[in-house]
Amino acid sequence: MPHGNLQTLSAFLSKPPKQTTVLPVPELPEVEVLVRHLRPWLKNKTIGDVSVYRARVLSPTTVRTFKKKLRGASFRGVSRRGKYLLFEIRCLGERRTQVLLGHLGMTGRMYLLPANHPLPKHAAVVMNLGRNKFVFEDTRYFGRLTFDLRPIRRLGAEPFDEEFTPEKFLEVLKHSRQPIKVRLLAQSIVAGLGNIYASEALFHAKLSPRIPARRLTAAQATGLWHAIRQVLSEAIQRGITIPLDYAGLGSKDGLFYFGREPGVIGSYEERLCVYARAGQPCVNCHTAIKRLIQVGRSTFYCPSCQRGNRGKKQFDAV
DNA sequence: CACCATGTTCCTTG
DNA sequence: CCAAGGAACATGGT
Repeated sequence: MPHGNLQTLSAFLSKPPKQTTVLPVPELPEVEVLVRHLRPWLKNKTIGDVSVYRARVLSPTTVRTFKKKLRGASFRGVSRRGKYLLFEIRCLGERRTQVLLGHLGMTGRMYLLPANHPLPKHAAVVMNLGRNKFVFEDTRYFGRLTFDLRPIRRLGAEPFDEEFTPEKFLEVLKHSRQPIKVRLLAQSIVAGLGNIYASEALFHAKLSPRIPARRLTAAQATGLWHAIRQVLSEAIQRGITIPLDYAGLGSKDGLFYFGREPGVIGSYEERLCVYARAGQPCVNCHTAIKRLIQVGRSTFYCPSCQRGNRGKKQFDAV
């Protein structure tokens, strides 16, 4: 494909791509893997003292209510909805369980530490579980740990839900003229895609991120539906094969930290086809990957592989 | 020092 | 009323 190579070459000559490090911002797969790790560790554990270092992450729940509900409570289960973690809690002296909602924001981490281990700089909430403590750390404090469940009511379909069919997907896409990438990020059609997997899914579906959602054909919607599930399930599959590791200790003594991979296997960046690859050759056609800004967010795509509707307007004329 | 990145909510504008 | 766009949030990296 000489045409593609020429483009790649000129792209490199005009502006060498600056390599941005991909931060492990948690999206659905990362949350899913975290939930699977946490579940056995938290199950049936009883909470002792609770420390809140950053009240903002509980909002609108107050520190007072938060502590009152959690002290003496026990974990019954952990699950996920979109990028949210759902901790099923049984409060002291109560028969019914309650849901504590967690969200990692962009920099949130949840893990266990030995009771006497020093806390990280940005520990937001810590629950004492006896010999261990459950830590919610969040550098930017955009995350949440709250009893306010309203956010999950606004979420769109769960990508692996049986109810989420290509037909349903097409139907909801019809309601918007916003670019498809923007709709995927909004969580209201499909829950769990973030900036990375939204770009990746569109690449695998060979769709321009700029196509208005309602202009996707049934075939295109079905292709995207498959791509979304494929991209997410591959990431989950990969995540669960990574051994637990606590950053800084590198041991597997029951502590863990998710988001960092041991160097042995291909890195986080290496498995992504377009995300943060502006200027690099497309894995299919070797055309330089482009970056565009949509609603203030970066979108990465191959201008050659990812086009608009055939016979209609080209959204990415080369 | 100024600016960028990120996910979500809130506010404004059309 | 809704759709769409932009600011705000907090911090660290360039």
